[in-house]
Amino acid sequence: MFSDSPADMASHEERVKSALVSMPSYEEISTLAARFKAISEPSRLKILLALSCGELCVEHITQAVGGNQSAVSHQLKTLKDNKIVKARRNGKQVMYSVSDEHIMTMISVAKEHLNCDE
Amino acid sequence: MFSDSPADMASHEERVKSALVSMPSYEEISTLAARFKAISEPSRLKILLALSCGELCVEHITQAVGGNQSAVSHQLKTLKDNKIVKARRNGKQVMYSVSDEHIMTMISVAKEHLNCDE
DNA sequence: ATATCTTATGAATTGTTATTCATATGATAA
DNA sequence: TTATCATATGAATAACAATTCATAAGATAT
Repeated sequence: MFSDSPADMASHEERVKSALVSMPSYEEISTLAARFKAISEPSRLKILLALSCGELCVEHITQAVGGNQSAVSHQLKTLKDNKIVKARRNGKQVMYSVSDEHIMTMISVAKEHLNCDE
Repeated sequence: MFSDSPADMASHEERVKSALVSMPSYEEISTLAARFKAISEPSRLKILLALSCGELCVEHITQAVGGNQSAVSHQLKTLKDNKIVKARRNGKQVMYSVSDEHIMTMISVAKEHLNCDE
């Protein structure tokens, strides 16, 4: 007999209940997931990493990540729609930057997590 | 004339350079992206949110997120392969839990980011 | 050993998403 | 206005990933 005692099983049920009551709404989960998805493609993550060094225009982002203008523009749109980056126009150019400190924190925490293993 | 001065353009070039030199390797970017991808599907994110309340066995996870056992098992594999969750066997059951504090931090920062807008 | 409970996996189908190409839009300068 | 530079977008194809179903494997009890 190696499994949990009846008392432990009861606490498991409690945890199922607390997981159920504290579960965010369908909408919140969808939005969160979409935002993680936005930074889950290497091409877009690379853009985000480039922008974590400072504001850049589309052409410079394209240089920094390597690729073509159209692809980068599509990728930036995804990042912007998901509030990962923000944009401001400056003459003919559009300058992109990381949306806020939360995103910066996520990047650095993710990098730390990377160092923990391997 | 509304665009940046020549001096500003020079600093832009500097930022391209610093983005290029500080850019993580292809492998690091791939790993990071894969980890974000693991938590970027609503079904898997939901599992992670459930586990953020405490360790659960597969059956209870299945109850907490709604779905079928096979799907949940596949989803758990993806999460585990990407070090988002960890597993330990307890008799017939396998108990899953959030891999470490980095992941917990990421979840809470992402939730905060959600509160900032909308 | 056999039965039962719990979890994991392979293969196929279905559904999604990324990238490309061509072109459109926005901004400035001449 | 027209030309040019910078960025964005629509549509299509091509690459990828999620879910399902059937079944296998691991663990314990009888």
